Amino acid sequence: MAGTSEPAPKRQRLAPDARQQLILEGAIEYFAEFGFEGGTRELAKHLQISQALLFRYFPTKASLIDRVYEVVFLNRWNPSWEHLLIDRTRPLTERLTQFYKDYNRSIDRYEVIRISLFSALRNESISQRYVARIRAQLIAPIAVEVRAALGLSAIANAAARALDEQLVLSLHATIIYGIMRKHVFHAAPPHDPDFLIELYVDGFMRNADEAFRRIDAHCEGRT
Amino acid sequence: MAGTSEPAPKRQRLAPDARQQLILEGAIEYFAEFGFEGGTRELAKHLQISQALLFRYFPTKASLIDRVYEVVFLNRWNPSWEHLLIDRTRPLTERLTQFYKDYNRSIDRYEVIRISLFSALRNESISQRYVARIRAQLIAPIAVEVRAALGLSAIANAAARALDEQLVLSLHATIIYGIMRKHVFHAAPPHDPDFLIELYVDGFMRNADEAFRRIDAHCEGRT
DNA sequence: TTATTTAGTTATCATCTGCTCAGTAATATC
DNA sequence: GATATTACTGAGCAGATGATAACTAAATAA
Repeated sequence: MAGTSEPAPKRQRLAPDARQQLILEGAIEYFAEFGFEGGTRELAKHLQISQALLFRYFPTKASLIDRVYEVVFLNRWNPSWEHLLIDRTRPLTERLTQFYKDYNRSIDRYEVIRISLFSALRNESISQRYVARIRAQLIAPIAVEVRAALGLSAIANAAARALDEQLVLSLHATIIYGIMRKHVFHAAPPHDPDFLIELYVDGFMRNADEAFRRIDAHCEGRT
Repeated sequence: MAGTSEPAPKRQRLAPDARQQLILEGAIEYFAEFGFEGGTRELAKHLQISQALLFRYFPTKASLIDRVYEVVFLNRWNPSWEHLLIDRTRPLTERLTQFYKDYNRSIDRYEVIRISLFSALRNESISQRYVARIRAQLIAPIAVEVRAALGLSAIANAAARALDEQLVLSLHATIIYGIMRKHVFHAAPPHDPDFLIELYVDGFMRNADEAFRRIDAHCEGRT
C-alpha cells in the first residue's frame, strides 16, 4: 500500500531546450490566471519543478515575463492580414468577414486576452506598440478601404480621418469586447461566433455610407 | 535658508471621518494606477501619512480594497437608467442616445475603468455581479425595446434572445472599448464623444430591423 | 497652565519575495 | 560497472510585505 498515493517523486531530467519551453508555456498559463504579481514559488509548483530551476533558465522573473510578452504579442500577428484587407479584387464585405473570423480565432484565447490586459494595465511599452500597430496596420487601412468601396473621395482632413477610424473601431470593439467578456468577465460566449461576425460586418457596411457622409458634414461645419 | 525646502513636517491631525475619506480616495487613485498588488507603504507615501495609520482606519488591506470596490461599482449606477430605457412615450433612438451619453459620462474615468478591470482579472465576485447586473438591467431590456420598437413579435426562443443580446452588446462594446482604449491602452480619445454616440446609436437602430430578421431566420432554421 | 484624550508615528514582528549556491542524482561515455 | 557531465534540488540570503504595539504630540477640557 505504501507508495501508491505518491508513485515516484523521481526528478525529471530534460534537455535544456525542452525544459525552457515547458517553463515558458507554464508561465503563460500561470501568469494569465494570476497576473504577473504571481509568485515564482507558486509558478514552480504549477510546473512541478523547484523554484531554483526557473532561475537557471531565466536570469530574472522580468526576463521570463518579457519572453511571455513576445510569445503572446508577436506570435499572434498574421502578416497576411494586411494584404487581405487591401485586396481590391474582392468585395470589401467579404474581406472584412474573412479577416474578422480569422482575427477572432487568433486572439480568442484565455491566455492571450488576459496577458494583454495585464501588460496594458502595467503600462508596458510592448502593449502600447501593439495597440499602435493595430491602429496603423488594421484600423486605418480598413477606413481607407471603406471610403474607396463607397466611392467617396479620400479625405486629407485629419479630424475626419480620426472619426473614420473611430467608426471602424466600433466594429473592432465588438469583436474584442466579446472575447473580453468571455475570458475576463466570464460571461457565457455566443454559440455561433461566425454567424455574429457576418451580422456585425454586414451591419457595419450597410451603415458605412450614411455614417461617413455624416462625418464629412460634421467636419465641414467645423472647418 | 534652513527649513525652506521642507517647510514643516508637522503632523496633520484630522477628524476620523475626514481622514478615512482621504485614505479611501487616495487608495482609489493609487490602486487604479498600480493595481491591488501595490504596497501599503507606497500608498501611505502617496497619502503623506505613515503606513501604520492605514491600519487604524481599515483593519486589513483587503477591507480597504472592499471599500474601494463599493465606491467604484455601487456608486457608479444610476437607477433612473432602467426607467429611461423602457419609457415608450419617447422614441427608442432618443432614449438610447440619452442613456449612452449619460452612461459614458458616468464611467469614462481613469479610476473606474481600471479598477473594474483589475477586480475582474482577480475574478472578484463583485465584478461578476456587476456584469450580471448590466446584462439583466440594461442589455436585456434594450433588446426587448428594440423588438418592440420595430413592431416585431417578442420571442420566447432562448437562442434568439441570446443573439438579440449579442447584437445589443455590439453597441455597448463600442462605448466601453472606447473608454478602455483611452485609460488602459492610452490611445488618443475622440474629440467629440457625443457626436460619435449619436452616430453609433443611429447606426445601430438603422440596422436593427434587418439584423433581427436575420436572427429569427437563423434560429428558425435550427429549430 | 495643566491634565486628559486620542490621532498619528516609529520601531518592530513574522512572513513572503526574487534570487543564489553548494550539493545531489540522472544521463552519457568509456 | 566506473567516471564525467550537468540538470536539478534544498537551504538560505537580503529586502519587501502586511500587520502590531509602544510611544508621541496635537487638540480639547479643566
